[in-house]
Amino acid sequence: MFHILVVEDDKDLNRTVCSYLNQNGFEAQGALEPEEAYDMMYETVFDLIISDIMMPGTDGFEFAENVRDINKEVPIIFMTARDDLESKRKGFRVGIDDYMIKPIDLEELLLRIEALLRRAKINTNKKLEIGKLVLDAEEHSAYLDGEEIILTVREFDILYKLLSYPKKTFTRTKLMEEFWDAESLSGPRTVDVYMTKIRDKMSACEDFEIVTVHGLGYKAVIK
Amino acid sequence: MFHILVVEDDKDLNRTVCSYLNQNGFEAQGALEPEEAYDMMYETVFDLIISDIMMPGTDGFEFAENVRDINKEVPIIFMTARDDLESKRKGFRVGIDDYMIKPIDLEELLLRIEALLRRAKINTNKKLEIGKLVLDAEEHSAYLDGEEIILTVREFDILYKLLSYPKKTFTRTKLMEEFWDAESLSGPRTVDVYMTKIRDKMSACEDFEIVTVHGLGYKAVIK
DNA sequence: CAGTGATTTAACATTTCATTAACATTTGCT
DNA sequence: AGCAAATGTTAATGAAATGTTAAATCACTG
Repeated sequence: MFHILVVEDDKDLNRTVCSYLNQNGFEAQGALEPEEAYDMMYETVFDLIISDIMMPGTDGFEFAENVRDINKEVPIIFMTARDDLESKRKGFRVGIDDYMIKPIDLEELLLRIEALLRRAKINTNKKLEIGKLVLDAEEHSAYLDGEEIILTVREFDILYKLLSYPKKTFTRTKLMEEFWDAESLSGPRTVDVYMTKIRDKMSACEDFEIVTVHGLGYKAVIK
Repeated sequence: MFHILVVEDDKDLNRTVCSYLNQNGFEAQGALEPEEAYDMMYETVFDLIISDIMMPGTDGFEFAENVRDINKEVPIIFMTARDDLESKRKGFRVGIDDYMIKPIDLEELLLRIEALLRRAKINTNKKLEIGKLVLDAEEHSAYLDGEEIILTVREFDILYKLLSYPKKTFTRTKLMEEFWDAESLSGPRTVDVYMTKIRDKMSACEDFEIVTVHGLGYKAVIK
C-alpha cells in the first residue's frame, strides 16, 4: 500500500533493504541508479524515498534536489557510509528528512520510516475508522456496523484516499494520476461514475458524506 | 519565530543546547523535569520539543505520551545516552520523530530540527485568520465562528486574495486576469456581482469589510 | 471460449453557477 | 443641487459541470 523507492547502487544492499521492507508491509522497489529511479517515478507515486549518497553518475545530493523540484513533499532518507558533518549539512540543505549511517540497522530504518510517514500524515495505520465504517487497507474491505460492504479495488482506493484526508478536495485528475496506470486514456468523467457508485454503496453510512466541489473535484466530509 | 522546549535534567547540557539554539534563530527554553515542562506548555505554544529519556520522576517515554495526548502534531526529538534498539523502538512507538545519541552534535541537532520543522510546516494548511473568520486555502472553505460558510470557487479565490493583502486595492481587470481563463470574454462588471455575493455571505462577519475604491476597484479592510 | 464482474463510455437528466441586463443607488464633479 | 459615470442589486438565462443509468468494452477465470 505504501510505495517506497530504494536508490542504491550496491545490488546486495538494495535487495536486502527492499525485501526487508516488503516483508514488513511496504511495497518497496529498488533502483540501481538515479536515472532508473526517475523512470520509475513516472510509473509509480512513491510515498517515501531512500537514497544512497555515493552513486555512479548523479550523486545523491543532486538526485535529492531533482526529486524536490518535482515533489516538495515526499520524505527522503539518506543512507551513507560517510559520517562527516559536511555531508549531513549538504543533505539536510537539499531537503532530506533523515540520515542514516551504514551499516544500516534495518529495524531502525523501519522505525524511522514509520515516524516519517506518520509525520508526513500518510497513515501507516492501515485501518481507517469513521463512525460505524471500518476500512481495512490490508484486506481492501469495508465494514459498516460489522456488515461487509463489497467494494471494487477502484472504489476502495478512492474512498480510502478521500477519507484519509477529510475535507481535502481531490480533483478528478489527481485521483486518476494516483490510481490509474499512467498510460490510461480514460476520461475524467469515469471518476464521477465511481462517486455515484460509492455514494450508493455507502448510502447506509451516516458518518460521512462525499461532497462535490463544483469546478474542482470531490471531498469527504465527516459528520 | 519558532519556540523550542528542551527537557533535560542535566543543567549544563540543557543550557548548552538552549543557548546554541537561541544563537541560531530559535526561541529555546529549558525545563529540568517533565513537571516543569507541563507548566511551561501552559504558557507557551511550542513548535518542537527535545527531550531526554532518563530523567528523575517521569521518564521520557511517559512524557512523550502525555505530550501526544495533548498535542498530536508537535515534533518530538529524543536525546539519550542509551543506544539500544529497544529504547528506539519504544520511543518511535510513543510517537517521537527523531532520536539522537549523546554526546549530541549540536550542528546536527540543528539540521534535524530544521528538517522536522520544514516537514511540519508543509503539513500545516495555509490558513488565513481574520478575527472570527478562518479561510482555509487547502479546503477552499470558510468558517465564521466555527460555522461553515459555503463559497463557490470564484468567491473563495477573490475573498482569499483580497484578505491576503488587506488595504491593497485590486482592479476588476487584475482580479479577472488572475482567476478567469485568459480567453474569457466576461465583462468587468461580473466582478461587481461577486462583491455583492461575498458581502452578502460575509454579512455576519464584523472583522473586515470589502470597500469600494471608486474608479479603481475593491479592497478588504480589516477592522 | 463462454461467463462473470469490473471498468468505461455514452447519452440523457439535473444542478450549479457565471454572466448579463435592467434598474436602483451612490459618487464625484461642477 | 444636478448631472454623468460608477457602482449596487436582483433575477433570469444559459452554458458548463455533475448525476445517473444502461449498454459496451475489457480482463480475467474456469
